[in-house]
Amino acid sequence: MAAKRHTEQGVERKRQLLDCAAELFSTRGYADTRIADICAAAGVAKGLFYWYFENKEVLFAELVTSMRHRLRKAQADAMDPTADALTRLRQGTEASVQFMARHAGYFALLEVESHDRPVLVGQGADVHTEDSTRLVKEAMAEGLIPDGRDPELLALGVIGAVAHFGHIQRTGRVAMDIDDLAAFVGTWVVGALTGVR
Amino acid sequence: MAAKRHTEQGVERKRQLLDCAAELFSTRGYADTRIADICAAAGVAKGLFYWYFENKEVLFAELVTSMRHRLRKAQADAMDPTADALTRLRQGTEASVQFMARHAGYFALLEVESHDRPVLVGQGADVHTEDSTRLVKEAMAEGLIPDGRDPELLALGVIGAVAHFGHIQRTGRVAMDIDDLAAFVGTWVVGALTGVR
Amino acid sequence: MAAKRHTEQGVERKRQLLDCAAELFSTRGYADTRIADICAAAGVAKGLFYWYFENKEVLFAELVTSMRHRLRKAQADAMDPTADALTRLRQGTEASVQFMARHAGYFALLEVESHDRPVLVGQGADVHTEDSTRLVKEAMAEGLIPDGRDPELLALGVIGAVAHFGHIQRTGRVAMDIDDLAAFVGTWVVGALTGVR
Amino acid sequence: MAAKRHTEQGVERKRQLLDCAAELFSTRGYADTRIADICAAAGVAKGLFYWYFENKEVLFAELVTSMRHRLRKAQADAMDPTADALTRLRQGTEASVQFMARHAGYFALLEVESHDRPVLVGQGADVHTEDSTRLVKEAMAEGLIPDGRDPELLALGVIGAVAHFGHIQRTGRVAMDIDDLAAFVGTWVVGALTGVR
DNA sequence: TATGAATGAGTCTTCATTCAT
DNA sequence: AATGAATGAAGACTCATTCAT
Repeated sequence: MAAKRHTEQGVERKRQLLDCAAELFSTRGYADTRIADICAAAGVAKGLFYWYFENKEVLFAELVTSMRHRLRKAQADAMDPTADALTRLRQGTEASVQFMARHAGYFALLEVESHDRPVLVGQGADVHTEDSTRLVKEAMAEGLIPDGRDPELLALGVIGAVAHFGHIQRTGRVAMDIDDLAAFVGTWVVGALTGVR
Repeated sequence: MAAKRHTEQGVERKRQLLDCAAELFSTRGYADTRIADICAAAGVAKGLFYWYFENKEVLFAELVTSMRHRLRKAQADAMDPTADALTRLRQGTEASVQFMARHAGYFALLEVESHDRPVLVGQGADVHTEDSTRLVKEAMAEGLIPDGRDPELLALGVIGAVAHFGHIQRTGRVAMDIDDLAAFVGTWVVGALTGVR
Repeated sequence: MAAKRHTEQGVERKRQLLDCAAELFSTRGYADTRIADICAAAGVAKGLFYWYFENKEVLFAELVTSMRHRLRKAQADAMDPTADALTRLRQGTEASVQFMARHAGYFALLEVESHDRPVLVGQGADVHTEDSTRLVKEAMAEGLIPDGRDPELLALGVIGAVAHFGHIQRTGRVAMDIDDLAAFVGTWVVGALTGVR
Repeated sequence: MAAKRHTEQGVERKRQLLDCAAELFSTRGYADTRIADICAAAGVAKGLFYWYFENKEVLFAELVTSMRHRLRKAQADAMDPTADALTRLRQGTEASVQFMARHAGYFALLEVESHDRPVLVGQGADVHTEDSTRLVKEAMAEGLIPDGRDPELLALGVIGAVAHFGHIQRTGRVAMDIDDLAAFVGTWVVGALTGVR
């Protein structure tokens, strides 16, 4: 637990391992990525891995955590604090899609293994859900989203849509400019939130 | 390659292994399910597994395929052939959510492995995409969905939404009657498809 | 042990298994030939194997024995009883080479696994050695082969040469008419037996 | 592919495994030697085997190759460069018999597997054949071996004789001083090469 | 820090053999 | 006679993790 002190070079080496791991995890999945692979990719001996990480799981956790922080930051930065809630939802959504596209490797991670590691992956996700739920409620209060549906469920829908389209983009199943896709998803989400027939 | 000839008893035993595997896979994931576990669950010797399947992967493939067929059937059955395309999309969506709830185990499975085994899981998914894309196009032609967006991308969005809410339901993050959820998803999807602001 | 009574069809079936086994053994070796392979080649179910043979080893033994009998017969037939011993040695040698060429598959068997199954393979070989040793002694007595060398060792040399050239022929390392090869080996052996410098 | 870097200790350990394997292979045969046995004999854990070898087959190949080099060296050392070709053939033959006696274990090995793994065992053998063929041709040119027979076939005969008598010696079927046996084989081979009647 | 060596529990897979029908 | 099903002991191979240097 006690965060190790690393020299400058050590920090660099650790980052290197993290990056290689992210790349490999997102390419072949957690289970199919061996520690030996990670080390080989980083060009270091297998034993060194354990100098920087307690074990595989811990490395994975670090990866997930760091990515989540960055995503949240990206979302916050994209939202115009003076805009209405629905607009901010759309802005956050678009920012997320772009962020996911930009960090494709990192993001695949979230999808990967979310089943096997529910606590780890789930716990941070709650923060997201709360963020979004708050915005949905606000938008409802402002009358921008019709009442009657569960705000949390709607928020989950938003998050899911972002993740899904991010996945599609990542796996290359759609050849579309990233800005266009972001706009598309924004529209999709807003439509889903508002369009009750 | 040459499909083995199985007696009635053999077919039964195979089904049994398939079922046990599905149960275990969905409970603890593909990687954490040992062939020995599957056999133990079925109450047969380890070696017998290989009488019916080349290996774990092949068993998994059979599982995926069979499930896909059933889902498609459920969707088709739920659609009123005389209704308009958008309605049919909504019906198919609702039926899918319900089907997924009913076969939660099977679907958790798909989800878990969709990353590690993209080819396997993805290949048959195209059929679904095509089905939906066709309906979206029809609905566009009928003027029920505004023009201008890529029908296939919209179809992928529908499928994603179904999968995502199915996942939410499965993981118990929402305490809602399944019929209500299905209706919710139907509405969500229709909103997303039609509500362009 | 008690030889089973087989119907006419049964005898045929057994022969069939024997033949397939011989072919497979000589192609891929004893260890790499599975009972399942033999049955598949014969087009029967695996279980049937044990109706005809106690086990793999017994089948192998039957094969070896039958082949040895036939070889001995071929040698005897080739020898002119009125000829001198050296001539008969040459005749036997030539007949052996031809026999081995004709029954390539069977013969590979002898080489195969002679290490793992020394008793089985060795015991019959002694008969051969005795046959040949007798002839060598006779030839020595007749003054056709110089004295001074161990007759049994010479006999073993003859047998070895036959086996070796048979092997070469079988493995296709020499493109030569079989009669020519037989003559070559006959000459080779006679030279080795007589030519002391 | 990329040959692993080994420390001095590592090289030593590898050699140790190689030696243990050779011993076991020649005692009980390739198929009946388990990797676990090899490791047990070397007093190391099972897993370590795979640090040094990809698998059993590769270890075997290394064994074969190294042995072949040594044999060739022994032959070359035994030949008097000023002697005529036939003499050199005889010298090489005698050296081979002695070498094989000295490394009986290694050679039993070769023999056992020459059938199951013809490619592996056979491929390097060509070098030997070429060596001998060259000498035979030379001897023919010098008029020491009568013309008319295929030099390569004769060379193969020489090699076969050496192998065969080596085998006999190894299996203890002849109680003879090794020097005497070597001389015997030398004579046998020279007789076979020269004595055309 | 860094390396290469070493461990060993865990899994898959094979296959001769037996069984029920 | 014949089949397909079933068994289970082996054995190969993997890989996270630890160790000595």
